[in-house]
Amino acid sequence: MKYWLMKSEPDVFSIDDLKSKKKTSWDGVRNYQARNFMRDDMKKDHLVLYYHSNCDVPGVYGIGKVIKESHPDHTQFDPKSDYYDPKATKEKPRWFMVEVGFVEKFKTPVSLAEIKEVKALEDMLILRKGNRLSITPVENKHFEKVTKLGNS
DNA sequence: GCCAACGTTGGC
DNA sequence: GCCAACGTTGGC
Repeated sequence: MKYWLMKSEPDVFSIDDLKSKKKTSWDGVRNYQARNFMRDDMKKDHLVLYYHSNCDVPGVYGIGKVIKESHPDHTQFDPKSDYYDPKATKEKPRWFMVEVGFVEKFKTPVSLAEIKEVKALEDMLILRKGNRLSITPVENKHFEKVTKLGNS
């Protein structure tokens, strides 16, 4: 079992959106490192810390799960999409996505400020200086700690 | 292959 | 709105 952290802006797609729609295609990722994680490493049933960025209280708001593994991101072929990539072809797609399902919303969100205070979480990748990656792997112990905090 | 210019992310 | 820290682009 592997664990991940995925960022989303609540204005765009929040944990409540995920809860009501049950699942979502993680399209629009246009960063090669994040793409590689989705394309190569994220497998069915891997659990995901659902992180909200660019908002009043950034932090982990719940848990998701990979329900469909890597497949081409359709928005790259759509000239009307913000994520259109003229260099991508159906034969040679450049961007991939996974599908993420809803698992739970935390009773108490685990804010970034709190993550910074908790000793056991001090080496989470999210805390690395200048980390802007929208998808990062999460260690087992970190996942457990965050979910414990979120449900307490 | 280098690197300056530019665009984006995301916390504050 | 500011700005640090990236990643990408494109001329050379």
